[in-house]
Amino acid sequence: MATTRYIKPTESELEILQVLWKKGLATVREVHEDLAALKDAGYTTTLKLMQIMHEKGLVKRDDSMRTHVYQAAVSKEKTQKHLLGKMIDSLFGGSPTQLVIQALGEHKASAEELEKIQEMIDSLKSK
Amino acid sequence: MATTRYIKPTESELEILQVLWKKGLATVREVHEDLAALKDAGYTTTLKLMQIMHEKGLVKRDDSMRTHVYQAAVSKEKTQKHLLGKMIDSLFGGSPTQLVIQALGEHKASAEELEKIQEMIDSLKSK
DNA sequence: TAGTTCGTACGAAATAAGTCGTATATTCGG
DNA sequence: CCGAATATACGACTTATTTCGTACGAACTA
Repeated sequence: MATTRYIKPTESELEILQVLWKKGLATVREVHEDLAALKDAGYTTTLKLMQIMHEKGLVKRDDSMRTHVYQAAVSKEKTQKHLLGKMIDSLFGGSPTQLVIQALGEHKASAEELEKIQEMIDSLKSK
Repeated sequence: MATTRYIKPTESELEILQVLWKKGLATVREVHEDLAALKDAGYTTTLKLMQIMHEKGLVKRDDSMRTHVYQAAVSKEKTQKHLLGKMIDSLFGGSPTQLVIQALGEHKASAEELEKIQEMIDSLKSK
């Protein structure tokens, strides 16, 4: 079985993945327009990045039309899991709890959100 | 008041900061030995990195002796906060809650740790 | 004191990431 | 059909990061 090793997306690639995760399917133009809200890079820059992502296997594309249609080839959850794990190791001494506490302390969550987390904890405790 | 803008440490710089946060004070040699457990780079590589970090203001050093003594110039907490914020934005659509839920789901925490988080939530709720 | 070891400084090569110009092909509007 | 708009491909340039060789002085040792 071929072992597909994890490819860490770069900063810019992550921005593009965000858009693709949101849209599902998208053309370069669509991704680019979306990105324009954040940063201002030329169209061909976005195009190039997406081509490279394709080579790396980060995105899939349908190039049967003149205008290619892209979609993410890596799942949001897997990617979050990987990068989170990396951060926990490299910055929180391997303790997810420390990270959670920092996150809750520094970035305020709404009452409903706290409720969700509460439920999560309750369910973990009961195990 | 001089506004010192945040300097994002690179991957390698983070490894060095880890060591400095742990040791408090350390020479290049000491940092290098510690790092050797993780990766194998030459001594001068570590030296160079630490010199660059000094220029950037990421570390302070006492160079009154022949062998310079370094220490971190940025706090672990501030650094965690910044990088966490960045990750929340770039990977969790700006929702710290999503990050917390992922973190709790994927990386198991002990009962005591859950308790700590519980307290954190209670205190946030009461506000 | 001569040679080896250990320290900093620093230039420069090797990679990686991001940016964009330009070539060229396809499609669309009139 | 013709020109404008829109698409991909791709090479080249820039900047950031990492790596290391080499120079050279200080300190230690036989």
